[in-house]
Amino acid sequence: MQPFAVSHISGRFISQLLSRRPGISQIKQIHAQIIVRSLASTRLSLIDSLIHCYLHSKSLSSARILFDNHRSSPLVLLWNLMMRAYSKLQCSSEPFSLFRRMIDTQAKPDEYTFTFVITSCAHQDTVLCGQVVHGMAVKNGDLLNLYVANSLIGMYAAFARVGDACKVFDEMSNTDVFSWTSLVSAYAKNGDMSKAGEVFREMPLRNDVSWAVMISGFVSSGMYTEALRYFHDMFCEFNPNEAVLVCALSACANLGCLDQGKWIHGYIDSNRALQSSNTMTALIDMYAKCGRIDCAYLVFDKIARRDIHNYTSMISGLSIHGQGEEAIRVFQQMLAEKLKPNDITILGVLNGCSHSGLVQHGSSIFYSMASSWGVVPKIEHYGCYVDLLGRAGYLAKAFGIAKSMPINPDVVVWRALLSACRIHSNLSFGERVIAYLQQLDCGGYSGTQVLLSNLYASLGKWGKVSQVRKAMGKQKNPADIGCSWIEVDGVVHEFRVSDVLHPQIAEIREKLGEILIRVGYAADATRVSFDLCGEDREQAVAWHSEKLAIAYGLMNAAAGASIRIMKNLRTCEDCHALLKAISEVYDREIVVRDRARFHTFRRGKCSCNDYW
DNA sequence: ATAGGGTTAG
Repeated sequence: MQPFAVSHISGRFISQLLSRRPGISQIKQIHAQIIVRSLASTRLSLIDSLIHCYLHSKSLSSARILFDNHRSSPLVLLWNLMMRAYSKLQCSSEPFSLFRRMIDTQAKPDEYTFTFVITSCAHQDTVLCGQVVHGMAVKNGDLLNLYVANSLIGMYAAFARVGDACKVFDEMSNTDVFSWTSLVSAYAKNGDMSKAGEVFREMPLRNDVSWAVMISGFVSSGMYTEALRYFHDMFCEFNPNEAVLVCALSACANLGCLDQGKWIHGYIDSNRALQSSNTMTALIDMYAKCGRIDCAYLVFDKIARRDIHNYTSMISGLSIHGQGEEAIRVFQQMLAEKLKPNDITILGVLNGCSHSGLVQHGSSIFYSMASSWGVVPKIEHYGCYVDLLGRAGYLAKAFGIAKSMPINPDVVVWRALLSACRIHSNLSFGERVIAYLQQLDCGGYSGTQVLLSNLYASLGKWGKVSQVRKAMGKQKNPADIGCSWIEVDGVVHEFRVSDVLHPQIAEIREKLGEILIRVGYAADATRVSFDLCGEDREQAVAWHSEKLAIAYGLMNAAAGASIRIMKNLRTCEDCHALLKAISEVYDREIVVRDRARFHTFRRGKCSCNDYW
């Protein structure tokens, strides 16, 4: 850094220096000179230039001080620059406050003002600010501006307000790829992927972001096979960018689609520009969830400078593989590198402790997380800790935490506790918990009933289950309808409940019948498939989709294909028993992935690296 | 100037 020759510094000279957008230390020197030589009073625009420079070098607070002490009312440009800087911070409400101040000082906002303030309204908690600004933009006639209208669609999309987004879109005289993409995003955020797809196909022009919106929409709606189909189709038009690859990897992780994931890994390896912290994090997660913690480690080890996300992904991966000690080791390595864990990192390591029975470690992390790393335990952490204590058999202690925690425990906490009762076959403790819940619940909250019914179901008390179910009455959530995935020679097949669409469905059903009989499951086959009605039937058919997948896999395995079964085994002791039996009768090793854990069935036994 | 991303107990 060169110090300036101090002898002949004029306002004009300084103005020229500032227009070159110098670095922060030079700005500070120039600022000092302006003060020392009282140049601000002679040339007011120097202060404007200074603010501009401070914002350019991301020194928001310095810019803000100058801005707030502005003697005359600032130019619209300056208001806009301040709002733009704050709107880049994502969750700041400053742009809206500035906007209000601007209106109060009689300054007239222009189309840039509206664009920035509307964009920042998209990150607020409610749509209210956005609606106010929308109204003012209408009054000012600024809606005719493409950028303003587009940012409005984006803002309504962020709140999943499809109707409002459409209304703005329909009233536009001309639209561009931003308007269309934001509209697609509104449908995607609203969970309506079929409408999103319709609009997507109607688009006169698409770009990589339009594809990204579709693919990420599918992923967040749990439609992973569709996400991968779009990912595949995208290659005809565009090369995938970082965001698309991260989404596709997430789809692979959720499907357990190892071969696709490996292919994407190869693609990333061949292109330096795609090798980022985000793609590495997604790769680690994909490999871990596809059962290849070894490959996850290889990716992790190759990263030159690991950040908190890389570590978090690795730690969570080790945890779902039941490697709690190793998760703690990596966690401590991370601390040694002076990286501060976030709430998800801690959740990952607590989960590792929970599934490896590391009660001491887990407790000390849980009790010191706030003081050591400033992460205040959220309900998720309490859920995890109750799970940890419960699995280790400390039912009373876990119950005590649930009763005394500062946040109202949610259904997850109670489920963890009741699941612990189930693991330790302690029905009476479970009923004590349920009694406590029923006494809390004056309004007839049916969540308790669901828990109770699940507890009975998991202990095989079917008579009690239907008793509780009848008392509950009708209620269903169509989003929860199960589907199962199985990978056969690298291709993932999806089975929905009571599937009739699969081209080989008759053959598959026949095979299923054969398996069920062969493993001595005939009685259950009737119960599951045909005899139930209402909710029981729903749950039963959901299991049935898994069984179809299992049957399909076995059909192909007989022909020499490699198979992997990926499905949630949560409440499905039924499937567990079936897989155990198959592994014994057919003498075959079967690997199954639960949402968060791997189970290997071999010779009639299940090992899931789990502690209980 | 405006649109897009992963890591979470059961």
